[in-house]
Formats: sequence, C-alpha cells, structure tokens
Amino acid sequence: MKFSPRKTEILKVAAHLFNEMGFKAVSMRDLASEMEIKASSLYNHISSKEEILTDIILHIGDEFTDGIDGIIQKDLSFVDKLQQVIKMHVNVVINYPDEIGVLNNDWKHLSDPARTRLVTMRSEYEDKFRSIIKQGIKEDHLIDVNPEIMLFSILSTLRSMNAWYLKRGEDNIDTLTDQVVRILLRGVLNK
Amino acid sequence: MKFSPRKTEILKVAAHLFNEMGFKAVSMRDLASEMEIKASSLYNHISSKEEILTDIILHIGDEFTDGIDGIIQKDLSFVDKLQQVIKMHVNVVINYPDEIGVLNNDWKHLSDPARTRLVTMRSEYEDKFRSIIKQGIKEDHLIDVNPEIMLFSILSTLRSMNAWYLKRGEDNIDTLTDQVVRILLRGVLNK
DNA sequence: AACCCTAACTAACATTTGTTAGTTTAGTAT
DNA sequence: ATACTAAACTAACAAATGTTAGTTAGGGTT
Repeated sequence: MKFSPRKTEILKVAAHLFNEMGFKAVSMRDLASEMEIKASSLYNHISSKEEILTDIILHIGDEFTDGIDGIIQKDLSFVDKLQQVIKMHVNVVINYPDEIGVLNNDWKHLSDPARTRLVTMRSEYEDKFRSIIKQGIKEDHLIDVNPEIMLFSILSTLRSMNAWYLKRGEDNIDTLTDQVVRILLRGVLNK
Repeated sequence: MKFSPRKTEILKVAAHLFNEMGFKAVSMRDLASEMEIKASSLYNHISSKEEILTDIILHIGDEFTDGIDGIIQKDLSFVDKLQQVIKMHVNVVINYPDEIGVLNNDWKHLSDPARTRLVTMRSEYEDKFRSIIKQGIKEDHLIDVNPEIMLFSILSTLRSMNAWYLKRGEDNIDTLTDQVVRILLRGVLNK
C-alpha cells in the first residue's frame, strides 16, 4: 500500500474538491470540514497542503507512464498499438476523473522537486506517443500532417474527457471509448 | 470604447498573470506590481478583483457568440459552414490566448450574475455547433457517430489550442489552422 | 486663480490562510 | 494494568489577502 487508508481517503476527497474549486480555492478548513474533522487533524496524515497536490498528481503520472510502457514493449501492429494506447489513456481518465482535472488545471502550483518530475514525465509520455505517430506516418498508416499537430489534437481530446464524463454520467464506457477511438482515428467526414 | 484605455491595460496584464498562475493565485499586489503601481491604485479603474475576471471572460464569450452568429446567418453549404466556424474559433483562440486560458480554467470563480451569463452563452454556442453537426449527419456529410462525442472531440481540441500556441510560438497561423481543420474533419488514418 | 478629474499614493482594516504546539481519547499489544 | 499508537482535538501564530478612507500631484477647462 502506497498510502495509509486514511491518507488515501483524504487524497480522494481533496481531489474532488480541488477539481471542483481549484487547488488555491480550497482551504485546509474546507477539506477538513468535508472529512468531518478539524483542519489541524489533517496534519496527522499529511505534512503540507502541497504534499496532497503532489501525491494526487504524481500518482496519475505513474499510471500513464506504466500504461504506455506496458503497451510499447508488446509486439503489436501499428494500428493495434495506437488503439491500445488511446484506450489505456481513456481508461485512466475515466477511472480518475477528479485527479485528471487536478492534473490538468493545478499542476502549475507544484513546486520544485515535484514540478520538474511531472514535467519530465509528461514530456516522456508525449515523446513515446509521438514516436508511435511518426512510425505510423512513415509506414503510411497515417496521413502526412505535422505530427505535432496530430499529437496535440489527440491528446487534447483525451485530456479533457474527464470533464465531459463527469458532466454526462457513465452511459456505456465501452461504446464511449470505441466512438472516441473511431473519431480520433477515422475523422468525422464521410467519404 | 468598452473600457477606458487604462482599464484595458489592466485587463490585459491580468489575463496574462491569471493564465500563468490561476486567478486565485494572483493577488492584487501581484497585479499592481506588474503594472508598476500600488494595489489600492487599481481601484481607481476597477471595482473588485472579480470584476476583472468577469470582464475578461464575458468579453471572450461575446467574441464567440458574435462569430458563430455571423456565420450561421450566411447561406453556405454544410462543409463551408463547418469549416468557417472552426476557423473562426481558431482565430479567437489565437488572438486571445491568455484570455482563453482564463476562461478555460477560472470560469468557476465567477459568481452569480456573471457565472450564469457565461454558462448560458456557452450552452447556446454548443447548441449552435451541435445543430450544424446534426445537419451534417442527416445529410450524410458526416459519419454516423454520437453527435455529442463528435462535438466534444472537436471543441476540446479547439479550446486547448491556446496553450499549445503559446508554447510553440507563431510559426504560420494559416497552415496551423488548415492542418487543424484537416485533422478534425478528415481524421488521421490514411485510407 | 479656481475648479475638476484622473490616477497615483500611504495607512490601515478585518478575514482568511497554512501551520504548529500541546493535549486528549480510544483502541491494541504487551 | 501498562504502554504505545493513531487520530482526533483546542488554541494560537504570523503572513497574506481584498478592500476602504483619506490624501496628493498634475493637467486641462472655465
């Protein structure tokens, strides 16, 4: 277990509040009140407000890193590889929607050992994603558009799925995933 | 002129700081110091910190509303209409990257007359966009995917272009726009 | 010269903030 | 019974926050 059970609860509630109001807008008293304890009691489990933010964000970073590494090392055709990476990303976003919101909006409030770590993880993730895309273009599986723009377009859709998911409720996650994959890969125009 | 020249300067600097650090993380003293005046002097031009946020965000809301309305009332083929709406959206995002960042991340901190106004504007914008998409599906110009998901995918790419643009610099805005339109409409797979 | 307006200033305010120190309580292991 | 630990509490702190009141300096208009 990475964190004590009580700390895990705190991180969960904090992620929810941070996602709704923003890290800076949530006071330790707000968080404590949601946990039905006093603010100072939180410090039996965490050592600072920022540690909460750090733990929430870096945990998500690990999910993405482990996820993409697991897929890359398998021996897959290009299309399968791209599809699996997209599906993995969707899964993480759907499993941790609040945490993804915090990562998206509040990573700027990390300070330095953690911030650099996060930025590095994100760069490496993008590098791996970009490699796959470049391979696809080279092998003629993908249209010849600037890979940066293609990467950006796919990632921005994936990254903001959490907000959309939280707003619309569950429906059917598998068809959701399939349709997103279909739109991202095949586009929207009927040809 | 909607705002006095001095107030316009303040809004510009504020948008920049808010986008970099988040609304709640920027104090009136931070903003004043960036303007090279004292915090209290700001109140000769604005009446509260929140008014700054409101003015920044609602102005952008107007840009989108006016933009899409101007296109809808023209008599265009479906593909032209969709293309023009996307290009209009890209233009706003590129012209006001900081303000878009503030809209994306800090609209939650609006309070009530303004917040409802913004939410309404955004809903109406999405409704108009969705109508176009539904028409496209009906007339077989678009593939038959859940229009909600299609709308979401297109809008999330468009909405986060500001961050990407700020990070990568200008390059060529027209080819950028064209490539984004191409990816959004035609997808990425080579067929 | 008298007036007004704009836009800056200094000084102070009441609140809210993250955090610490020291204490208490309840449950578990010895 | 005793000791230990986890997890809560009360009380307080210094710092930072948004905002207000009152004042001052300069330029244009009457």
